[in-house]
Amino acid sequence: MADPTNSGESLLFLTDEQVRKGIEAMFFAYRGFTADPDRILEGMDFGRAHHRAIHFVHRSPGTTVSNLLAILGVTKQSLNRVLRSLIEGGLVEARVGRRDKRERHLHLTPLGQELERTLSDAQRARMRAAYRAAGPQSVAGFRQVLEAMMDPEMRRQYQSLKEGGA
Amino acid sequence: MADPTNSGESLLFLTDEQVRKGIEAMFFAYRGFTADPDRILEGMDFGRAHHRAIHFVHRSPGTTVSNLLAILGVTKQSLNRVLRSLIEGGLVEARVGRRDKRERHLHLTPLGQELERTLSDAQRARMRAAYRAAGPQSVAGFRQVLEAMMDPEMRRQYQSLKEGGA
DNA sequence: TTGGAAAGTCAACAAGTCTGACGTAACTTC
DNA sequence: GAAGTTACGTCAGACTTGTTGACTTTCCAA
Repeated sequence: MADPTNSGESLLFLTDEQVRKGIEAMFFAYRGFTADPDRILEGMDFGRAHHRAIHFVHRSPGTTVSNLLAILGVTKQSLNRVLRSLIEGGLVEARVGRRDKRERHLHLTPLGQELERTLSDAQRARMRAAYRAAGPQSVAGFRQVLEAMMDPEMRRQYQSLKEGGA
Repeated sequence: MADPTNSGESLLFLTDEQVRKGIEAMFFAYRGFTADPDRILEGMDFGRAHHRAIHFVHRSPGTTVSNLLAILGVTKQSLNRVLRSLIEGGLVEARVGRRDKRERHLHLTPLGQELERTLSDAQRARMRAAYRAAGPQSVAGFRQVLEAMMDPEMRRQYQSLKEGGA
């Protein structure tokens, strides 16, 4: 049998146990991934759902509610509650569309931008530290595996954000 | 400015935007990661929490409730409800400890093993496909970044499982 | 032997998600 | 301009998962 710690050697020798370790790595890493923003948000009236909304509104200013719905993959009832509290809290502004008045275009207020900054600084710091610890070669592999793991529909969403942000 | 798509070149040139893409990759990939088991579980009386419990009981047969608690990072009351329904459903067996009668040692029943197999087959298939698509070099990088992203405590948990499973 | 700590259980509550149904305004098509 | 569709909001009810608080049983050590 191949050395299980040597998982990069050959795909033909990827045992179930090795794949399982990848699964567990995802589980534990995701906990770390969300830990810092969760800590920051707790105490405020907001949670992880609010963080996600803030993130993608920041990422795509002026995006509509439906578009956000597609990205986040939740129901509109669920998103609506989140959005409402963000608007009431003065973090997000919803502007009625000029071309299509049914649409609401979402923007972060200065206050919202400040919170976004705080949250993403924390999350980026961890991600950056992980990149640094793992080394430059690992970063590309990391992204490639994650991308291959997405559902096609999500990959589309991800990639369209990708280009927009560069 | 460096080419943003060339993220492996030098850590010094990792822009906030590039790190942000890594964050979004985690978000979308985790959705894919949990999609298959969620789909399988839906309709049964179980959810993602049950999947996690089943996974780690399979991984460490005979583990105690407290140990599972530490791995899953939830309160014992929360885990207890999950465990109770798994036991009532005949998927998990809790044996009173021989040395310490306060402890419950957890095992999967044949039925539990069957479900575990179904769930992890689906999840492994996706992970394996992602590995294959990304290539052997990527796999090592993937694992290294994830590992570096964990909280130290979780990394300990992860690593002790790692050795045990080899 | 007694008192504290640890392991686990029961009960009640909160957060976040979902489905389903309905309402309204605005756009589109005929 | 009437009819149908789209975008968004809201109410109601349920489920999953998480929480805190109070409790029992068991172990261990002073």
